[in-house]
Parts: sequence; structure tokens; C-alpha cells
Amino acid sequence: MSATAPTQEPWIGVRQRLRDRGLRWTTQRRAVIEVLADTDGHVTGAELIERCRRVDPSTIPSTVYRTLDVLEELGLVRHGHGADGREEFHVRPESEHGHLYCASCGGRWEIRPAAARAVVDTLQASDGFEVDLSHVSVVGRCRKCASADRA
Amino acid sequence: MSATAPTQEPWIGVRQRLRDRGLRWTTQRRAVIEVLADTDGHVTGAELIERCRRVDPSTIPSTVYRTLDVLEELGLVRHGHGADGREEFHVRPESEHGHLYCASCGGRWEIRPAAARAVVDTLQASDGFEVDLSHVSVVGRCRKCASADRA
DNA sequence: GCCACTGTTGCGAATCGTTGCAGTAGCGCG
DNA sequence: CGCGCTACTGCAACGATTCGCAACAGTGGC
Repeated sequence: MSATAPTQEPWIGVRQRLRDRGLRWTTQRRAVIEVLADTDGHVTGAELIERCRRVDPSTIPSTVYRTLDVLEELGLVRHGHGADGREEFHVRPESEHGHLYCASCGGRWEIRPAAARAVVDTLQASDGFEVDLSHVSVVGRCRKCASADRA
Repeated sequence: MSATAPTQEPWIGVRQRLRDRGLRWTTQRRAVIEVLADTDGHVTGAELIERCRRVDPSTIPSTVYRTLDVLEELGLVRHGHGADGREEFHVRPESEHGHLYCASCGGRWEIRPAAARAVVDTLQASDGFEVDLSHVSVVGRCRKCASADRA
């Protein structure tokens, strides 16, 4: 929640950033980026592909996935896995964050910063493990479903 | 590491437990259970299928997956997702436990009870979320890789 | 021991994602 | 402006997992 169209902004320099790394600015990447710029929050790989097809029906899955890899290297997206293990991408996350998935109602929430930090610190202290927060998916039951179950 | 063959033990009553639920004791289930009884720790679905094929080459994947679903309902196995989101089964976990996956070296560790409890409590307090511990997979970097990276 | 009931299996198709390979096309250079 | 280098694309095959459906086979009852 910063401005009206903050989503476009991170993408305008991508071409240059790619070039600086010896990577190329292709029609296909442009399409993926176009879709991503218009996306906010989370997308699964399959979802993204479908959206791309709307822009360019000749979109090929493997290309999209490969493009996502590249964009992830540039830090423009992060990927994690949903409750079912399927791939899920976080577009331009303002901050790293993990997710909670409710196995009963299928809902999803972001782990709030305070809790996230606590979790990270705990594992750091206990095992010296550096958590990749953006990749964390915790499955369980949300407050609502948990109390409903107990009833 | 309790006794010599503690692994067999949980499985001996399975037939009855199935029957009590109106479920059936079939050759295929017997095969899967036989393999599981001989397994200890973790297996991926694919791994398990291959092992079953060694017992009975005519094993069909979908049957194995379905059997696993049933066994999970009986609480004899739990499933989670590895670092890459692939399915992974915990055989007769003595206690629920989550996992840490190192993205650099591919190693895997169990989250120790104390840390696990802390994580569960944190999310419970913060969002009233009931974590399904056995399903938790945290990706990041282990102590070793983290310090190597920093060097 | 035979039947019917219904849980299970086998199988083929569909989904999501990955990978190897050969042809294509950005991009910097002269 | 054309050339070459090599990153990228398209495609097809593959691996993991799920789903629908018709045929099959445990089970309890008689």
C-alpha cells in the first residue's frame, strides 16, 4: 500500500538489469513480465501460464518457468510451495514472508513479521539454521476451523 | 533405537484396524505395509513405489498413493513436502516433527522438539493457528553452508 | 459354501513441472 | 550493416501424482 501503481515501477529497469548480466530481453520474457507487473500477491505457475496465454496464446510452459527462474535470480519474484506442494510465486514481495495454510478451509495468510522473526530466531538459535522465510509454508488449521473442530 | 525390531510392531494390528472401519485387507495393501514395516524414517512416494515393485513387480502407482492415504488416516504415516515440494512420507513417527532442508547442500534435519514447540506456540499466540507440525518443511541454509557462504 | 454389497484395483488420461536438444534470434563488435 | 557468439525458445518426452470409471474381490450374512 504505497502509491497508486507501484507495481509497474520495479519492472521498468528489468531490461537493463538483464542486459547487464549478459541476459537477453526477449518477446517471451516481456510477456511474462507484463503479466507479472499486472499481478499482485501470489500466483501459481499454472495460473501464470494461463494468464500469459491470454497475452500471447503461443506461450510455452517451459519458457515461463525458465523465465521465472531468471526473475527469481534478479530478486523480482520468490517461489515457495503451497499446502499441496505446488509451486507458488510471490511477486515483488515488499518483505519476505512465510505463509500459513489452513488444511480445513483452504485459506491462506501471511505470517506476520513479529511471528516470522520469532520463528527465524528460534531455528537460528537452535540449529544455526538460516531460514529462507519466503519459502516457508506452514500447514495446519486456522483459528476458525480449529475452534469449529473442537465444538 | 529402542529394540531390535520395533518397526514391525505397529503394523501387526493394521488388518484389524482396517476391518473395524469397514476397509479391506488386500494383497496390494499388504505389500505396501510390508515395505513400510521395513522402512524407517522417510520415503518419497516414488521411492516407496519402487520398493513395492521389488516385492510385487505389478505394483501400480495409484494404488500405492491411495493406500498411503488410508494409512495416513489411520495415523500410521504422515506426509509432508520436501524442499522441492515433492511428497514425502514419515513412517510411524514416534513424535510429530518438522524438517529443515538446506538449499545449498541438500541436507535434511528434523526440527528438535524444543524449537518445534517454540514455533508452534509462536504461531498459536500470534494468529491462533494450529500448526500441523509433521507437515512443516523449512527451507534455508544449514549452519555449515551459511558460514561457508559468508566466507 | 454362496451372494450380494461396496470398498479397491487397474488403467488410461490429465495436470504440473522439468529437462535435453536442435534451431532461433538478441546483442555487442567491427 | 552484417557477423558471430551464445543465451533463449519450442518441442517433445519424461517423472510425479491425481482422478474417473468399469471390472474385481474382500466381507459379513444366510
